[in-house]
Order: sequence, then structure tokens, then C-alpha cells
Amino acid sequence: MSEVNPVETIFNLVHALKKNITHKIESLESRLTPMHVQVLKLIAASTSRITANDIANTLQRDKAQVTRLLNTLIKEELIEKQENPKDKRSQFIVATLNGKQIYQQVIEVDRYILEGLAQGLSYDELAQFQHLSEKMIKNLEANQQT
Amino acid sequence: MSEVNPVETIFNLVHALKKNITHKIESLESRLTPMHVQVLKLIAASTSRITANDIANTLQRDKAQVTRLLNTLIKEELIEKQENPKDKRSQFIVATLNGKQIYQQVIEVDRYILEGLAQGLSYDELAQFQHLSEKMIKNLEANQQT
DNA sequence: CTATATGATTGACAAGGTCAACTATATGGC
DNA sequence: GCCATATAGTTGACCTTGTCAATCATATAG
Repeated sequence: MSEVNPVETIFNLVHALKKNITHKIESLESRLTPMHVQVLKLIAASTSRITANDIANTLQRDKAQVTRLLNTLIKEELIEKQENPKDKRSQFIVATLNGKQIYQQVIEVDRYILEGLAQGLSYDELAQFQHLSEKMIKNLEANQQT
Repeated sequence: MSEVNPVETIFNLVHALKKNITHKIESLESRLTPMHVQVLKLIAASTSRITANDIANTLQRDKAQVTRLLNTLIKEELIEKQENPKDKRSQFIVATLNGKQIYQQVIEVDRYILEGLAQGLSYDELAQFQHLSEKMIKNLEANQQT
């Protein structure tokens, strides 16, 4: 564990994080998975109206996956589709009142997890972490092309 | 993207990393998943003989999962079981010659990915990243208890 | 010797993710 | 306008990771 291996570290980190999140989200009674929450957040936080395609692109996920995530969110009445007059192939996705309320709760949970995560870390350290992570992500994405 | 949210960043990072790794590992002809590779690494790198239980503990994974991962590695003839005279419930897991060779290749891939990941980052920065990540992991694990 | 603990296996399932085929609509070039 | 091609979304099939509970065999403490 003493050697510097970011790859392992990243996996360990996300592993711990996932366990943490599912715990907290479960306490939110609603039966949403982390991915559902991510999608809902994107929709509810967006100022402009977005389509399924926008979501897939933003989250870098397969559109099949997005379709299914949206379906359950619709079934739960957290979001709904609106006609897109400019393109009949797609629809705008908007949060319902119910969805907006859940979103507020999710933000709370988020803040809570972030607090736990960042305990004992200064703002500068978090910014540094962010900075380094973004660099790594860029590197990885550049490597993808090849 | 401009606000500091380590949680999202971590997810983005691991997402990019996973895509990267599966790409590179696929090029390794052998049909191993990342988790199989992790387990094989643990076994092949270990100086002392280890059991399935050791693996589950070290990787913090469910023993059911470990059993299945080991099964496919055995089917691929990368590892094998040896009798444990001190405890007939468990067996020692050791890498076969074949397994050791794959391990060597995996190490290469690892180094390659690490290089890609760390491009433009100094050793100090990587160490800093490591340090911050470990702090976060500790925080998360402490939160688990509650 | 018995109760309990532990190592391993198995079944069942949830969640995330990927690929390919398909439908419907858009759009650029003729 | 017509056609080829591109794009948005849906569906089916499937894989990987992870979890829980039940079960079996062996260890071990009392």
C-alpha cells in the first residue's frame, strides 16, 4: 500500500464511496439507484430543457441505458416527457413537482456525503484533488482515441 | 464542472479509467475482466501462499464473488489450488506458469495505463493525490460504521 | 463431545454497462 | 421533391460487479 499507484487508489476510493452512497440513499426511502439519482439531478438542475440524448452525452453513457433509467423515473412520476416541436424524434425531459422535491432531498444527501468525504481536508486540498483528477481524466480520454 | 465536487469527479475518473483498462486488457487477447486481473495480480504477486479468504479480505469483496472469480481463473488454467494441511476447509491458491506469464503482461499493461494517467503530473502531485485519496477513503470507512 | 465459528460453495438477484437491430424522423445533395 | 444517410430513441440480449442467504465441511473453545 505504500507505493504510489493511483489506479488502485482510484478503485479503492470509488469502492468506498459507492458503499457510502447506497447506504445514505437507501435511507431516502425512495427506491432510486445511484444512476437514477444522477440522471434526476441532471434533469432537475438543468435550466434549459434537455433531451435523452443530452443526458447520454453529458453522463457519457449508452443511450440504451439512459432510456431505461428515464423509464423508471417516469414510472415513479419524478420526470415527464414534453413534446419537442423542433424534432419529433426526441422529447424534452422535465422534472415533475415530485421529482423536484426528491431532488432537494438528494442535494441534502449529497452535501452530507461530501462533508463526510472532505473531513479534515481544506478547501485548497479539495481543489487540488479536483485539479489532479481532471488532468487524469483528460489524459485517459486522450488515450481512448488510440 | 467548475464547482468543486469530489464525488462527481471520482465517478468520472473511475468511469474513464475503466474504459481505458478494458480497452487495453482486451488487446491482451485473454478474456479476463478487470476483477479477474486484480485477483490474479494478488495471487501472483504474493510471496506467501494465500487462501480465498485472504483474497476476499484484502480486496474487501464478498467471498461468493471471490469463489466465482477463482473458478474462472482455474478454468483458464492461470491458477490452481493446493492442499492446506493446516485447515482442510481452505486451500492455497497459487499461480500456474501460464498465470505467471499473464501476470507479467498485466504488469506491462498496468505500467502503460499508469503512464497515460500520470502524463504531465509530477511525482509530488501523484503522491499528493494518493495522500488525499487515502484520507477520503478513511473518512468514508469511518462513516460506514454509523 | 457439543456448540459455535469459520472457509468455501451455490442460488438468486440487483445494478451498471455494452452491443446490435430496429423504428421514426431529419437533413443534405441531387 | 426524392433519396441516401444521419440521428434520437427503443428494445432484446447479454456481461460484469456486487450482495444476501442457505448450505456443507471442518475447526475450535468450553
